[in-house]
Amino acid sequence: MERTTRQRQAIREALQQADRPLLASEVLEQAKLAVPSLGIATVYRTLKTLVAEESLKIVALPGENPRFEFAHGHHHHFCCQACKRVFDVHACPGDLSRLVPNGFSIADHELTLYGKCPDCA
Amino acid sequence: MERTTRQRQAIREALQQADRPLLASEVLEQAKLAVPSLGIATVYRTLKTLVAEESLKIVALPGENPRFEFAHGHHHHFCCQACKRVFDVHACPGDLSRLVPNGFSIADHELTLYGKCPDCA
DNA sequence: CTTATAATGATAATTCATTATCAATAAAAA
DNA sequence: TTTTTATTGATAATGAATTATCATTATAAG
Repeated sequence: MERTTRQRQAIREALQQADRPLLASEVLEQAKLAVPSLGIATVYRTLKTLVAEESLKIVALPGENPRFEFAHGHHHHFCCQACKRVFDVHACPGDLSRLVPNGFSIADHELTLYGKCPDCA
Repeated sequence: MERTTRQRQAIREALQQADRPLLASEVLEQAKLAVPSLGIATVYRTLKTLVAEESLKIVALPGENPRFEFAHGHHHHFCCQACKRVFDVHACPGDLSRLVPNGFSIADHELTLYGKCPDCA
């Protein structure tokens, strides 16, 4: 009912070694380095399973396809406007309740920073 | 080459009176109150024109269809987890350069707050 | 090793928002 | 009012990501 395959290992490792959220296409590209025959269907199947078991989180940036990363603590994202890669940002602006009018209660927030990454600066 | 129609007026007014970003479907729904025969094709056509002339801005929240609002100054958004409506937040956390490692430069940011709006609290 | 069957991969099918089509309608110039 | 043609609306078509299909392959139990 659940077998360990080279494909699944390659997909897991692609995500773990990236340490940034990856598009399905990026996962395919990376994992293909280990298993060249890998197909996109298997990538989607595996991502779906990992999301269902809550091992992966979906990072959905405005206007872009979903990215995937292994779940870890609260953090934000930096999107490089040049290379379009998305990096994790482990700092957080903290309490933002001061920003909203009375009557609104804040349960969570998402922050996306845009600019140039070190490689593209 | 450019005619004033009841449909376009209704679409503009729906967006102006909402004072929050609306989905294409919400624009249709609202504008239909003024012009019941209004079709979705006209909504998309008009939105496209208004975006092209930079009267409207697209608000793209993670994992959701684009919303539209008349362009105005830098601001953020609050998404009610209950009613799913999106509200404008006119305050801003300000400089966030302290959040990123050296080498990253921030040009812009987007912040989305999640919680309950006054109607749903 | 053999067997049962879960998993794979090529690709067809699906989904769904958005766009194109085109006959009918209506704005605004004459 | 009449005429010209931009606009509309019903709906067919499109596009792109994701999912289903199914014959083939390969894991791992026996």
